[in-house]
Order: sequence, then structure tokens, then C-alpha cells
Amino acid sequence: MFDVKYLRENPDQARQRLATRGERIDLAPFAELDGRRRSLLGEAEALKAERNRVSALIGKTRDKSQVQEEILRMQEVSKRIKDLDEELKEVEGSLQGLLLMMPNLPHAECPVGCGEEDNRVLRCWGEPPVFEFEPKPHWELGEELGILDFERAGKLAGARFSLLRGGGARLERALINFMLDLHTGRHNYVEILPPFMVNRDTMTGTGQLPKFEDDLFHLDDPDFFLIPTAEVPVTNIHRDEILSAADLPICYAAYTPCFRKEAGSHGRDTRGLIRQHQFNKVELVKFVLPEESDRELARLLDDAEEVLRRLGLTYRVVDLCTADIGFSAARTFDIEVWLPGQQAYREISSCSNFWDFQARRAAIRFRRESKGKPEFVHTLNGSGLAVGRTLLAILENYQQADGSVTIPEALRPYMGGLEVLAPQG
RNA sequence: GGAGAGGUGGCCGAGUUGGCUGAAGGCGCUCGCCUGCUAAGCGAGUGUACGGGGUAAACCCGUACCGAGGGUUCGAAUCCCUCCCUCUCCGCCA
Repeated sequence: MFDVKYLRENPDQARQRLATRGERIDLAPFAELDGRRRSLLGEAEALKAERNRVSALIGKTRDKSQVQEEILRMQEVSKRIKDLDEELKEVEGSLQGLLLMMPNLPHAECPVGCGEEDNRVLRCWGEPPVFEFEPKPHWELGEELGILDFERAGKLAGARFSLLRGGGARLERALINFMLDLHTGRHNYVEILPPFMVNRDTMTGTGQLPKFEDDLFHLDDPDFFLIPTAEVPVTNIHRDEILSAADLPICYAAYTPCFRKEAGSHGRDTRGLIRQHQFNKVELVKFVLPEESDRELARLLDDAEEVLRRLGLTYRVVDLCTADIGFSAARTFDIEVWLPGQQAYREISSCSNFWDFQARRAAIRFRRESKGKPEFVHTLNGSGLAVGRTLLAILENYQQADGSVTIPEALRPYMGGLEVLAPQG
């Protein structure tokens, strides 16, 4: 969310920077509401000061008949205050609503562009494997191996669900453990296992609400949402807190399932594990000093890349342009893994720096010194990695001519020493 | 689900015949003094947000905040209502 003062003092700059996202934002309503708020506030507060003063006087007067006139006058003042407060509440509600719908400003170094085609490939790692045969897509491999069952998942739940079986289920579990062990053991993240359902405040803190409610699964009875990513509960861990600078950076790694409606992507990636209503992900989240956030993003990105390097999967890193970064992000790097079955790079991780955008919404602050003014932290997060997509990448990249799949070296300890997923596995 | 207890500042903990309590007291923390070092001791300070003033930092003024929201009242941490959360007992359950 925006700093109101920044918006008040630099409306042109804000509009220009937002325009690079492809967002045309009219700041006139903001200026209007902001002005009204301040004038209402001024009047209401002056009256309250008056009332406080007179009420104290009335309190000190034993003989209330002497202040009868003042009491009557304060009755009127209180009525006026009530009216003003109601109007103020309305104005502040509109103002807040407006601010909550505005996306973050892009980072100054974020490439300016109009769409996906303007994203910049920063680097590539590994070589796409060469096959002596026609590589299959993972859904064929998985079904032939008996480890992936989309048909029965459809019976149980519907489209965009999957069911893993035997070695497939184990591989998914192995990947989760492998990723968590790597990040907690070698990259110094603290493991978190958060709630998978959260309330509205939590969803608002990270930016999913109010704008993207349609993308979320919602429970009516208690007003809960299924998390679309661990970013949501984990970032909100420190909502409404003032941290000490000495505690920063705080780095968390969390495995959670993620639930997304995928509204608006009908017909896309309908086959296979790419786009599911429910998928597993290991997420990395950081709370850092503002001046460190660029560097911390580079580190977080490298921590996520390390998973792919250890698994021997070919990937590239893409610097998303202003038109392609998410609502809350100021800068985003995607990691895309090579999928032989589709002859394409596909996103497997998205690592973002949110600056103080989420911190403002969620009131996550820190103090440099014990007497210092609280400042907003910068929050970062990235997938490390999307587990289902990692599993499918392994299936496609490690497939053999006979339809079996070799288990990457690094995962074997997590697979009870298993080296190959063979048919009927 | 049933019965009861409770939610106050970083923490503990006063405050329920409404009024000068942003909030006693203690702990913690910060600065200064003292001290051979440490500890103890002494003194001072120690919330946040918003609005206004100040070129600005400092600072000053005002308003709000005692789980959340509403009500009563000239005035509410204190009274009333609704909700949320925590704890205890019973039931149920992994």
C-alpha cells in the first residue's frame, strides 16, 4: 500500500511510475478524499478538544446546576461530533478502499515493458537433455508408470486435481523434504508450518484482498480463505509487530499446499500437473532492512536456483518487466525449468521484492535503535520451489526410452535408496 | 456443543460506587552518576497512529487507542449489547 504522504506530495511521479505497469490510475479521487478527510478531521478534533476541556470542568464542579448550560451545549457538540465521525468513517473507508486497490510501484531497475515479450532472460543454467527418442509429456509418463491418476482425481474432486500414487506420492514427499532440508540446513531459513486457512486481514496484508478475491477458495461458515501460497500466512506472522533491527533479516521456509481457483485461465494447461487447484510448494519468505532488500532478493533467488542445480534440472532466470510483475511486487525474477515433453521453459519459481508495500498493509515494522522511530521492513518471497512442477520436470527430464524415470542422485536418500521409477512402481 | 473465568503499555500487574489515569506499582530497556571489574545502588527517561505548527531533524499543540465494533452519558478502561480470542471443567474427536 502507498504512503499517503508520498501520494499527496508526488502525484505525478506516482502516476507515471504506475503507468509503466499498464495501469492508468486517476489520482483525482484520492486527492479529493484526502482533502475531505483532513478538513473533517480538523473540525472533529477541535470539537473533541473543546468537549474534553468542558467535561473536565463539569467533573470538577460539585453543583451541577451551575453547569447545566454547559452540559446542554456539550450535548449539541457531541451530536455534531457524531455526525462528523460518521462522515469521516465513510471518507476513510473510501480512501482505504482506493489505496488497497492500487498496485505497488515498480522498482527503478525493473525493465519497462508492455507484456511477457519484454521480459529479460538474465541467465541460463545447464543444457537441455538430448533424447534418442521422442520425449513424452509427464502426464503420459506418469499414467504409464501408474504414479499419476488424473481420471480418478477428477472423480474425487474435478478437473485440475491430481492424485499421486506409490513412487509418485513418495517422490512428491521426497521433494518437499529435500527442499526444506536444503533451505533450513544450508541456507539458514527457519522452518514454519502455518495454518492453511486464514482470515481476511491476513489476505489483505499480503495483497490478495480486496482485489483478487475471485481467485481464492473461500469458506463461508467461518469466514476463511484457503491460502494460495505460504507467502500469505508466513508474511503475516509479523503483522502488527515492531521488530528489532538486530532480528533482521528473518528468513522462513514453509511447506504448504496451495489452493487457487485459476479463474481466468480456462483452457490453459488443462493437461498434466502444470496448473492445479491444489498443489504443494515450499516457499521462502524474508523480512529485511530496506537497504538490504535488493541484495537479499539476489540471495533468495540463488537459494531457489540451488534446488534445481542439485536436481540437475536445466533452467533460466527471467527478469520480469513492469507489465508482468504481480500486483504487490516491485521486482520479480522468475525461474523457468526446461520441460522436454513440451519443448519449453516453464515457470517453477517466482522470487519477488515487495519493498514496503506489504509491510505497510500488514504494519510490519522495525526499529534501528531502541528509541528510534519505527520504519517499515521490506518483505521478499519466492518459491523454493513449486513441488508439483518440480516433480513433473523430473519425470520429463529424467525419462528413459523404456518409460522408466531415473531418480536424481540428490533425492535418492529421500526415496529409500530407490534409483528408478519403473512401470508398476 | 454445554458451564464458568478472563482479555489493560515490551512483560507482570493495579484500576469495576463513570471524571484530573496514556493509564499506579514492579520488571525490563536507554542515558547519566556511583563503583577496581561484575553485581547492587542512585537519578532521569522509556507506546503508536493520525492531524496541525516548525524549511527540516529536534521539538511543540491536538485527537484517538486499555481484544474488536456499537450503545448510554457533558464525560467510559470502568455501565449495557454484539462479536473475536484465551484459559478451566464436561461432552466429542485426530
